[in-house]
Amino acid sequence: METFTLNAIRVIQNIPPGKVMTYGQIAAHSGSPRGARQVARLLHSMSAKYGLPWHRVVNAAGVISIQDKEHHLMQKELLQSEGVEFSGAKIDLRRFRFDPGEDRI
DNA sequence: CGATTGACGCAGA
DNA sequence: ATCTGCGCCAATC
Repeated sequence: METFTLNAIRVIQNIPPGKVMTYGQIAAHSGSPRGARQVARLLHSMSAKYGLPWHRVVNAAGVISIQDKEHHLMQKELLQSEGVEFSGAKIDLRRFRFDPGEDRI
């Protein structure tokens, strides 16, 4: 069995530009439907190390969950540069959420 | 090996 | 619609 972390890393790397995934989605696709917090811990610990597109990960409300103001702003800028639109502080997940395999709906 | 961490999710008020 | 509190669970310390 591959670790949840490595699995989550793969899922995150599969998020295409201009789309976002929630922590819960990533956890579900990594084998732990309730493991959203593990995704959070993972990104907090090694987002930069693994070269992950960490900016494409937001919470279930479509809001950037980072507390660090600098990183929070950075994520918003990166997403906007990829074409993601913000409705105030929120992203319209109905339009920008990415679901592997659900793309033909 | 036990406790802590953690950028969450959701039900209830 | 907003706010509060509790539960989750693997990796790290």
